[in-house]
Amino acid sequence: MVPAPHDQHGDVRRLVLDAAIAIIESDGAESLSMREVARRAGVSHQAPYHYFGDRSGIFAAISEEGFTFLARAFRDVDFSNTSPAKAGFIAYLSFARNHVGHFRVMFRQDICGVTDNEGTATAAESAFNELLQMVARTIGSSVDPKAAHTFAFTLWSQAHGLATLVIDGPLPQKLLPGVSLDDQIDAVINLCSHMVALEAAEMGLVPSHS
Amino acid sequence: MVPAPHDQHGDVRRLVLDAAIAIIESDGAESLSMREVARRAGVSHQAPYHYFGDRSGIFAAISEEGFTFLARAFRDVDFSNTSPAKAGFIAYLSFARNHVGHFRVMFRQDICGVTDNEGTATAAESAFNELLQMVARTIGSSVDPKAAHTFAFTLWSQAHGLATLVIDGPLPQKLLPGVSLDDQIDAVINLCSHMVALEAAEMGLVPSHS
DNA sequence: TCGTTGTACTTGACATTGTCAAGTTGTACT
DNA sequence: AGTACAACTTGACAATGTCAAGTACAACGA
Repeated sequence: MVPAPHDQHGDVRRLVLDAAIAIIESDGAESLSMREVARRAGVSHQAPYHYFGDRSGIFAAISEEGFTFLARAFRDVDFSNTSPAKAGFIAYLSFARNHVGHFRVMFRQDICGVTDNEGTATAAESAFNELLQMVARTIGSSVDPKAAHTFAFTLWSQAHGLATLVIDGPLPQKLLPGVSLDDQIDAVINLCSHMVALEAAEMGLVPSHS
Repeated sequence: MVPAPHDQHGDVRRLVLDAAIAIIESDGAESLSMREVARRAGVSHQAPYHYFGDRSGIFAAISEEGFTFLARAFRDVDFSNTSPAKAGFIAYLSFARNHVGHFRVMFRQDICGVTDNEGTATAAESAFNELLQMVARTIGSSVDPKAAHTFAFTLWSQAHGLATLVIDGPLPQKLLPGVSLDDQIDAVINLCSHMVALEAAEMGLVPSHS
């Protein structure tokens, strides 16, 4: 094949990345093959290597982008209408469901070590910091960092568990008849948020209640 | 190679399965290669195919075993010392951490459809039923099934999210200095259990409290 | 005892994969 | 004009998943 004249000013990197994300979204991360990515991006089988080094490099890049998106999603949450916790759950779930390709990769350090890639690490760091800020909104910023961390891990676990069970897990197949997936997700989020609110209230940290 | 006389009465299937689990445990599911499995089990590269059909067949078998173990772990929980919810969290986490190889596969229907394999489906079903029983212990069995289901999904999400973040996720790298992973897991479990207890109490379903 | 059938494997072959090595093309700067 | 470098390319190779076709042995009916 003749080396194609740069598709719109050489954003081959972007083409490759999008092809990879699309494959992961439809077939899962395991079935991502470098050659298929190249084929879909319309480049030679070695072009992806030029930009990403190897297979795990492409995962790291997707992961980095995912954490960047997630941090922004957290930052852009509108807290005016709901509790911070509920808003956070909704943001996490909609991020996961709208960026399945990214989500499937971000939390898998078996295939792309967060530690390996510097950019990925800092992106993950900033997403985690946004999470901590959200926690501060929920339980106040005066509690000691240990408790805040535990609270953050807990919220994260709740949201993350729900998201993974929905996306890759068997949850959609365990629905009661007559209950849609969206309804069920909403119900779980409401219950989680309510439990968090009860906890925060008991900690005496909710101004509108004491 | 001469066809070896049956290693102790031909449990080659077991050898293959254990080799596969060991590989998944140490290197993750993606890096499981049928030929490496065969090599470790000391059989030809086609023997695994005889028992499991193909790569996803081996994942399905591991998944089935995992759900069977999980159901048993739920069934064997000792509820005498702690709340049902906390006991359940502890059981789930210790199952996940003690059977990483199984856990990494069970909830990934992208690599082994729970629906594809009949045995896997029924094993998963029975584990889910045990979970529902645990829910009944927590919030009583008189609430309507819809609410019970939502409660089950919520507990499952909490436990599952924590487990995945611990095993494959970046949680262990986000620990505060001076806090061990085990301590942090305990703290999250305690917080979750407490929140669940508050919720149950508010629902007016805890006898020892009203 | 002989043939058949079935299971539990085996070796052989092939297309596809990840990745190394070595071009080739164009652009930028000296 | 010459040099350097980025952005690709084609070519090769070992390893992989899987199909196809054996081979050994045990069980069973004639």
